[in-house]
Amino acid sequence: MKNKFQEVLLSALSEIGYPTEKVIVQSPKNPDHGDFTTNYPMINSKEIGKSPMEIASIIVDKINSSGNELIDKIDSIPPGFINVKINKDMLSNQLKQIILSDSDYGKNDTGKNKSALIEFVSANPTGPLTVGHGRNAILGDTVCNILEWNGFNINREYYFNNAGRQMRVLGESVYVRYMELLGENLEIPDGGYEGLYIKDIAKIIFDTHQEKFKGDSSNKIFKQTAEEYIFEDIEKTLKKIGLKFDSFFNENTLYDNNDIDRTVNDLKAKNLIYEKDGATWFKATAAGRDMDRVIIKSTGEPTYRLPDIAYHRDKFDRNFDVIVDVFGADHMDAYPDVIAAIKSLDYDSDKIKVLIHQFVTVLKNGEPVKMSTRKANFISLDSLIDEVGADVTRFFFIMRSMNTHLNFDLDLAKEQSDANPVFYIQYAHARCCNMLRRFEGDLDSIDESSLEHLKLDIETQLINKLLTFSEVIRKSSQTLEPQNISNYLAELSSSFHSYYAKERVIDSDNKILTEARIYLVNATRIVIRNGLKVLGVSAPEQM
RNA sequence: GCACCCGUGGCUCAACUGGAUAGAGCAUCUGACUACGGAUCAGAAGGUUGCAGGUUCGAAUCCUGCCGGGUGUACCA
Repeated sequence: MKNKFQEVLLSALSEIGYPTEKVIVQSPKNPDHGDFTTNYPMINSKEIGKSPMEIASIIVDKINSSGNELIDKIDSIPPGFINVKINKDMLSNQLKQIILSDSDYGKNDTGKNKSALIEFVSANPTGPLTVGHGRNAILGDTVCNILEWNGFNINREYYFNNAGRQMRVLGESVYVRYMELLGENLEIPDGGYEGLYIKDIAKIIFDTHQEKFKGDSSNKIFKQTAEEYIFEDIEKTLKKIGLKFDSFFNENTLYDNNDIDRTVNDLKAKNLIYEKDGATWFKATAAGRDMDRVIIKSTGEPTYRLPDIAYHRDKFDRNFDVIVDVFGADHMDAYPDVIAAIKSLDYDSDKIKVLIHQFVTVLKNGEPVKMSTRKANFISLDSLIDEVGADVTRFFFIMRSMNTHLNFDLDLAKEQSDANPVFYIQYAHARCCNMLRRFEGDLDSIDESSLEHLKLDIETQLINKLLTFSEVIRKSSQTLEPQNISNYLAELSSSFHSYYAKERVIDSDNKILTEARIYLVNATRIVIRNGLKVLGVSAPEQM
């Protein structure tokens, strides 16, 4: 609908001879300002060389004189807005699109034949996922859903490293617990892992092998068993929130297929590598960064930046059109170096979108809990899901902008769950379903001409809201900010609840009005359900 | 010190990416079901958007400088 008005506006502009580059049409938050509004006169005033109000009235006159059936009323308002009311019949007619498209309503094909790789979670298998990982996981997954609704082919990828120092320490920690089971008390190594799950892993090894590995602290069985056990645990948790990865990328493969060496050589060929103090440096300053970085230590071991560069290169070589990285704020400093390197290697770094989310501060008894996987004082994502449920968990993490430092009060989480907006939205959906159940006619045979009875302001506002859904989806594919969708759904639900309380829908004395309104309710149901689907939240028919 | 993020009613957060009277939810107060589910609705109260300048028709949003909080700033990942 907005597009249609935009077309009318554009053709009017070109007839007058005004520039058509800067045209913004918005849905005003204040319904008194009409169905759509544009600030065109103000932002183009300088270029045209006339006052905004002058421009506005010229445009309004032009559109009025062309007598378009789409427009009911168009006005110029100081300091230079143009407000439009759409013909109500045209508006209510659009509901048909929603009903017809049904579960596809809101989808578009801007990403058709394009593929996107989204890397997220990427936690190394050193322990269960924390609440912090949860934010990353749900943000990433929702971004995937959004892109899918915009027609992209999505690959969800989990990158991990099972070779580093952390993993070695993990294995050693398991060994200590294993020895404990054999009656020997050893010290947990410096920086070792203290979580209870380490004991579980040790128990598994003990149960199957008894004392076979006594004294054999470096045996790879400790690390390997731990990795398998932890990954199983992680996948179980991810499954609980409905998340499934398409691929797991092991950092090791970059070494096995020589991508690491190849990357160093190619950077060298670009004259971006030099040796200093026995280490190998990447000349990041040449790419606009403020300092050079070591990529191979004097010990011969690469720093994490090198495999990261090689990994991103691999992503490009797999020919994705869009590459999204979802990182916590701790990667703030690292990724620009990676992008600088990628750019230097002649890849189109604009394809990469990096989403940085701030950390989650967990409050327990009003005190922040300092989370550390090693120290095992983290709050696991798994226990959070068990406590508040998958829907609330998902919704909670995307309803806020990723830029906020999220405070998660554990004690409040449970209490608040009754007042959580997710229930508000789900209830609106359940309400729609309930009304459709109560409706005694046949949904499919509603005469669409009855829609012209939807004349109340509150109805056109609801219809307008429903029709902006596809636009919300489209826009979120650009911003990659899922909270736009949850905000939208909360607003839509509010409009609906309000309508419900004010107007009787099912009225046996007025069959035709009932049909029109039930049609509207059905459309509302579809939009809410689709919106929740994008967020990965269930849309119950009863609660 | 430097880089990035944040600062919005008592609390947790929005604000269509520069638009019109800064909006919700919790908490507080007042109302609303013998008709579609009260997990709801209608209303009240609560604000100098951290502070000070600047940019322009217009700023919570952009720029500069302070103040306060977070994260990072390794030949750790």
